[in-house]
Amino acid sequence: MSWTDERVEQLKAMWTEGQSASQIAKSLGGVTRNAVIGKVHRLGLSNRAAAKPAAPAPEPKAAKPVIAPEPVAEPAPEPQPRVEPVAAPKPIPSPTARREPPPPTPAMVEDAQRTAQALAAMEKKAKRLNLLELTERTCKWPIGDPATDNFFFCGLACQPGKPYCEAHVAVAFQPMSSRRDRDRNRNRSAGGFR
DNA sequence: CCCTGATTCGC
DNA sequence: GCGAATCAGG
Repeated sequence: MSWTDERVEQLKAMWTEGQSASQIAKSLGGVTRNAVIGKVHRLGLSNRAAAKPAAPAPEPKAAKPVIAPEPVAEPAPEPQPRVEPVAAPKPIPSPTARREPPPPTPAMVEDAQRTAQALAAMEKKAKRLNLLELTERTCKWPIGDPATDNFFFCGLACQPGKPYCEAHVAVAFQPMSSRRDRDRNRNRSAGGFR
């Protein structure tokens, strides 16, 4: 494979998007991550921050004996994306409805909201890998609608032995013990099978 | 061990 | 120009 205009174009796009060299290599196909990195350097876009025309201040090396405090720019607080507070249980008297579903306890609602928020926040950090880019150690948590072109997988580093990253493992493998209303089922004991 | 980018240097 | 090998680091 050679660096056709198209391939170079994709390389530039993905690199400026923040994709890793190995991811780009996989996506392009026929090249290794080394090849990608080499090309990146030859193209002179090794510094991803170069996306901004703003000169990074040439730093007048002439005379600067004093190390100024240099107030670093704050990343900004960024308020968490508030998830719509779940509305109160709708008492919709559906004609076909037979029995009222188990009323969610306030604790359950809060819990759901928390995980929902956490999940929403994570979708931003996701590496957005497609199916072919997944490996045995990339988080396979799906994000988006599979029927859409806007579908991808989390792709962050897997938790050892797990199919998901740490955060997604947390929501995927919630211990049964957290369900504190288990002793309620004591009633129909034995039952089992026959 | 998995991964990342950076650099070198023979081709 | 290219990229494998290597280096340095997380």
